[in-house]
Amino acid sequence: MLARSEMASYDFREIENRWQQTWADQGIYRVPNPGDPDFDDAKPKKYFLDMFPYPSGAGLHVGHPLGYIGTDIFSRYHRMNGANVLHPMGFDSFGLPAEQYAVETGIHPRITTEKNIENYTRQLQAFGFSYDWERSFATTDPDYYRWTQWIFLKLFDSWFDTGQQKARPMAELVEELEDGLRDADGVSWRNCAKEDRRAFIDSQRLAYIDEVPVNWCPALGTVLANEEVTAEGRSERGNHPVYRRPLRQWMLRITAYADRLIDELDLVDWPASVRTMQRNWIGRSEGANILFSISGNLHLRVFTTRPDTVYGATYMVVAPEHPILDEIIPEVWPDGTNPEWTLGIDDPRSAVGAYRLAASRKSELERQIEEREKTGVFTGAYATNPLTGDPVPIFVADYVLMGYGTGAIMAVPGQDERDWEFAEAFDLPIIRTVQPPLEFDGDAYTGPGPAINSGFLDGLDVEDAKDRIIRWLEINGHGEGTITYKLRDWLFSRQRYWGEPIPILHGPDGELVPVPEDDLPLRLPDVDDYRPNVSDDENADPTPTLSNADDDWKYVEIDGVRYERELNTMPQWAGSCWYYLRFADPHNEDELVAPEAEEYWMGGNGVDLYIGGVEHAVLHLLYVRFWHKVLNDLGYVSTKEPFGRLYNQGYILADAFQDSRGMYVPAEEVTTDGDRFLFEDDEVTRVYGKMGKSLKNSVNPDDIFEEYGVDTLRLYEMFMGPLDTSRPWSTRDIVGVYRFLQRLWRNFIDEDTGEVLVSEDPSQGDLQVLLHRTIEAVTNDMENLHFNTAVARLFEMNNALVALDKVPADVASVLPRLLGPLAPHISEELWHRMGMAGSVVTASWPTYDAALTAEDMATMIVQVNGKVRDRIEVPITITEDEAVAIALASERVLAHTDGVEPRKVIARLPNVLSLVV
RNA sequence: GCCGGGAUGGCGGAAUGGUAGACGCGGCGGACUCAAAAUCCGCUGAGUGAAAGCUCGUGGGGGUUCGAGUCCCCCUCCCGGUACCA
Repeated sequence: MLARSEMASYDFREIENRWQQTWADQGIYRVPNPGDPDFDDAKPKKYFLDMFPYPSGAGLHVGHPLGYIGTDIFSRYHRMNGANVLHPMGFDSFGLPAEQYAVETGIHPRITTEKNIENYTRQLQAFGFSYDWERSFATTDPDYYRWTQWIFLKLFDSWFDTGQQKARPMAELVEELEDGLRDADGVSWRNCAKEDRRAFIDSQRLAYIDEVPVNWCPALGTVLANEEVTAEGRSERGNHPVYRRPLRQWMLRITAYADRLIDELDLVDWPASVRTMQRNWIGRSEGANILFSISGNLHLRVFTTRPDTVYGATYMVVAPEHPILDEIIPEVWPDGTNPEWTLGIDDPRSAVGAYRLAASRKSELERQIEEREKTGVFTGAYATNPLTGDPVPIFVADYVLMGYGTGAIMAVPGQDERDWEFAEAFDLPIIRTVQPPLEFDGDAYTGPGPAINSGFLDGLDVEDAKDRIIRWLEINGHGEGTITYKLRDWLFSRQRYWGEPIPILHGPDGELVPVPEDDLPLRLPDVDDYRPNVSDDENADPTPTLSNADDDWKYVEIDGVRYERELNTMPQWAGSCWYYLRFADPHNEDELVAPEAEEYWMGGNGVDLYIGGVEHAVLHLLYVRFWHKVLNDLGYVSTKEPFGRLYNQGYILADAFQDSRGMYVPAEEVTTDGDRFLFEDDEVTRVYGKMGKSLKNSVNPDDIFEEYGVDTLRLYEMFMGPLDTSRPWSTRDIVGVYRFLQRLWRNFIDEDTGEVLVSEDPSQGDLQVLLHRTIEAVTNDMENLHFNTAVARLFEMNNALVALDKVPADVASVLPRLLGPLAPHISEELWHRMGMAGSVVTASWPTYDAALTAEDMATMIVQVNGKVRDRIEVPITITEDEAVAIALASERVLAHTDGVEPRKVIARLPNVLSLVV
């Protein structure tokens, strides 16, 4: 019996540990930058990036690295094909969990974060990923967030030139104002007072302060971006109630880029679903603003996508929050007011007041539950339809939202279902202005058709009518064509601790002064208390955690003037908005990225492949694109889009179990007893979902490494199915790939003696053909990220070796290289045991001989009347006449043709011969 | 409701309009073994038949085609996104 160390069986643990150590010692994954001594600019560049993780305390489970394994394989494949591959990893480490932990324990988030990063790094390194760890960083590193703050200052110091559709430095705007090329909202610069000039400039910045209705979450003690609030009106993180209220906050002018964010999606190779989601989120609609006059000099401005239907506007609706309400409500109900319009209240002011109060109390959730039954109240005021001259009553109703368009609509029940419902409920007139088809029997008609009841528009189809009416509105001063967006500006300040401090000083007169670039990074101050000012009271004022900092930090004196620091921090999205740029030049102390490094690594299409979860389809990817475009406009990056190709990996799903109260129980402690599942002797029900902490169904990769090894886990996760689909985890199935690696090992190594079983002779015949076909197939699969089928091909190749005494020389040289990207450790070990030069990591990717992949014989299927009746081996050069002769001689074919001459012959030789009789 | 994406053996999945079910798991049978594990070999969509074979079969219904999992139309269900966006 041999001692363990001398045994020649597949000792994955020893092999994997040894090679990981060796690769690290050699720095084999280090990639030089342009200008470095060992940089080779003859090689093509590739930049493959994973969405970097938030390092949570729970560590990785086997679902997290699915995409990471994919990019690692792709990176290794391209490296073997001679590319300079930038393949980095870092950590998105600002965020709430570390801060909440600090609130509970008093431990500084930095300490928690560092510990978690250490654990994540250990786990990621255990996967054998080929990251260049020298480029790694965390968004919480002051050397990194220094540049996050720097970008913020650029946003602060820029404005959007709508003519040129790009951001420009503020100095250029001031220059144009001074030269009289522009004016400030209609006032010439020379005539502006100092304060007005400052206010104007501040109003033009891409980063600006505004009092806006925000999503205020008292339970988190902070405001949230629209994107962070769920459809149910709760916080995406923690599921707490969120309230709308006006607050002064930092905003980023992402709406200026709305059109470019839509149009430039054409430049990228992204999944159609993600591009659609972004377009929908931006929500561009073309239409018109129309002015309806109200008695006095008042006007009500509405936005509509259907200006062609204005003749059918029989009433109007404003949102409950609409400011015009205070000006238009009369003292008493007009004569003849329909009693159903008044809520039974004696005067309009009280009625509207009551409705507004009720609407403001209604949570988003309640609005959902009420199934959109139309409610509202008459304001007592009338406007005049500019086309018909008819008076139209103005209502308040919560089906019109203040946050979209102008917060007011002209209601055209004939062509709008919501308006139809409201009109029916309030007994309002309905006029069709588009002729529905004869067979139409619905209510509101929204389809195409000729205009009717519409004066000079009659007979025109919808598009022509829109054009005509917009022209009329513009000529007569009743409105204009316009475009609105669902996208709002990005609410950028948070009242939390664990984020980048916003580097702005507030002067005594409200002036905003940027912290000088040389003073960056503006470090987070220490505080005694990390608790946000959390409250159940939705009206409580937000108190930034940084207000707990010492006065030394909070106040700055410059030239005898006392400034107060901005106490808000940036949202977690900030750090991930530009990290891909920093990886190109992570240690640069003078610039966020050197132009040579940026142009080389981001050249062409930016990041060549960006893999991550589809949950970032809107939030992260929209914000990144916005920042990137600003940096591009200002000349700091060379491409319009950051990510040329995006790919969404699927998720790993797993069984989860709920007890009788619906609580999840740890899946790994659930036992089965025939048909039932038991947890601590109680029956639990099986459900199914995304692997993770919330379902308590995580599988720890450390456990899999222990039992089967890294290569097995990597291979298994790829073999389960296509990278972009979700798949159920099945620990039982892992053994299949494990057996493959064992079999591979035994094909190459004699388990008793350790002898390398490789022949000096190359393969011949069928085996040689198989080898070259395998190279061809695996190469294609690698290019297309079809790693599941690549693994299957390697299984087949390996199975063909089992019966041989020795592996033919050419197969032995090729197989570890084909497997190398997928299972690098065993491949490297076999490579070295065979005495091959260098490392399989840097070996060249094998090529195939096309002459060998094409066979000289083929299996021809013979169909009679569309059904396969025989399969005949034929030379690939067979002619149609020969094929028909051979087919008609076949007994199996004869049995179905009854000897009749075929009426028709379709030949796709040498594979198909289809006979019709 | 609207917009995406799906549905293939017991399970995960594979199939440029051309042999449906590659590869793996599981299952069944065999070899080896005192035995077990491991390993190796064979079988494994359903029905029918002694067999050759025949029939059916890719969610359901129709269509195009010599030929459809694949293309077209309608429907069902599942997953994701979104939702009074004027």
